[in-house]
Amino acid sequence: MKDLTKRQQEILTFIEHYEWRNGYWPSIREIQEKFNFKSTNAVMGHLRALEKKAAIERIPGQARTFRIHRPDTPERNELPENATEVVDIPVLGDIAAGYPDRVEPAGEIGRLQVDIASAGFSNRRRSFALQVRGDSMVDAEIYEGDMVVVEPRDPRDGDIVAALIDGETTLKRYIKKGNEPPYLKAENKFYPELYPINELTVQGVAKAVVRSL
Amino acid sequence: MKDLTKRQQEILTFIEHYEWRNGYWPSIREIQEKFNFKSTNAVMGHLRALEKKAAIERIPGQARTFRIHRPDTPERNELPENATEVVDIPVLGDIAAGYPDRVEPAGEIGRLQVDIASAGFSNRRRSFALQVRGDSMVDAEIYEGDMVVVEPRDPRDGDIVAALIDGETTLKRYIKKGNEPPYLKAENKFYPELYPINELTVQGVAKAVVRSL
DNA sequence: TGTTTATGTGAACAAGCGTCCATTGTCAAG
DNA sequence: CTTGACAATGGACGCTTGTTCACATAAACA
Repeated sequence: MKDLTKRQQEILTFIEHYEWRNGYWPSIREIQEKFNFKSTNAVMGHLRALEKKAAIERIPGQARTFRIHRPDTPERNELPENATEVVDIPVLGDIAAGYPDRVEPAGEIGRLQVDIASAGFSNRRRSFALQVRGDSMVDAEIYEGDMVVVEPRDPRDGDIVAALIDGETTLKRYIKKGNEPPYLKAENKFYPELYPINELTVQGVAKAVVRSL
Repeated sequence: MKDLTKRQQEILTFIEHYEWRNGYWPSIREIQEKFNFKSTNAVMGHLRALEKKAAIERIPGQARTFRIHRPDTPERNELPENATEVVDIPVLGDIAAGYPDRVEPAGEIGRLQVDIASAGFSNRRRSFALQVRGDSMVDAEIYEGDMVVVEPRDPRDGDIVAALIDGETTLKRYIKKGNEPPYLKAENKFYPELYPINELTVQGVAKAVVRSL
């Protein structure tokens, strides 16, 4: 993430602070009021900048839908002075297809420690890890035996996702252009590129790869 | 909270689940789609019911602004089988007036264990406790020496709030009718009722009172 | 000196979205 | 049989909100 200007940092802090207090995100006009801008476009400019610098993410056209790209605001009360920047997450060898998109913790087969900074994922959400079987993603440099850290959330175009196909969870790239239906794509030139999807169940988005050497 | 019907529970679960995955709340039409309703009003009915049963709270007219009334969804991975329903919160004797609405953890003077169930507050937000000085709230049955559990969030009409007046944090009832400016009210008939507010700084909303016997 | 970057103003548009009214049907309680 | 809670359809209204175009200013830069 590039460095933010002072003003951009102020905006970002306000957005985080607002969510922390209210449980939902501010609207653009609420940000405008807070900073006494006379135009909403002042906010738009800063948001565009924050987005370009990968500090935030937004869903175009939808109200109050921010995502902050950064480990979550640390818990404000019990701040361990030198907190270990490591998250302990379960390794699920198998993902049941119960409630759509819901991961069943039953299948835990181990635990994995991941450095927060290296995997840019939000520690507030519940992440899990999957061990890669097969070679469908070798062109994305993900190999058999690697551990993929998956964060449950809706995918966006270009994300590598853990998805349920024929009762099995596989790793694929998620492609969605405009209003066309999404499809999945294996990153291996020897595999068919397109996986048309009747009913797509995405378990989550891959945020990091951990390879034991 | 009254019992929810099966359908209401489904809606509630979806809303929580959606927020958990996306970081923001669903719109009414997104809920509609999920359940294949042919009308948004089906959702409205359920939301009204959930609100009447105090399961959720909403800001009228504002998009994607839910609040779930219940201890947060338990962390899905490390679920202790018999988790203690107790939250450990700091006791702040003094609240500095640095960043507006931000509590400085520096002034911690102790810790307090509170039963989650008895205090209906969300454990995800950062709560703190204040020891009551003075008798301005005796008519609300809050007495000197009591511990008040405060949750940082924006107040609504009728809430008892910890507010900053003349550099001191006091406990008052927050009154806001329609578009009129808000004011604070002491719950002691020997005190002046109205506290007009030039610049109001509310530290948070009181969610529980703990009295050591 | 011209150009980019950061920061704003001002006004307007259109889609997203919450809300409301009128109606229908089911089912259990009184 | 009637009443009321529950569940849902269908259509419409209007505020909320994200977005965009045109334009202005100061600082940094080459």
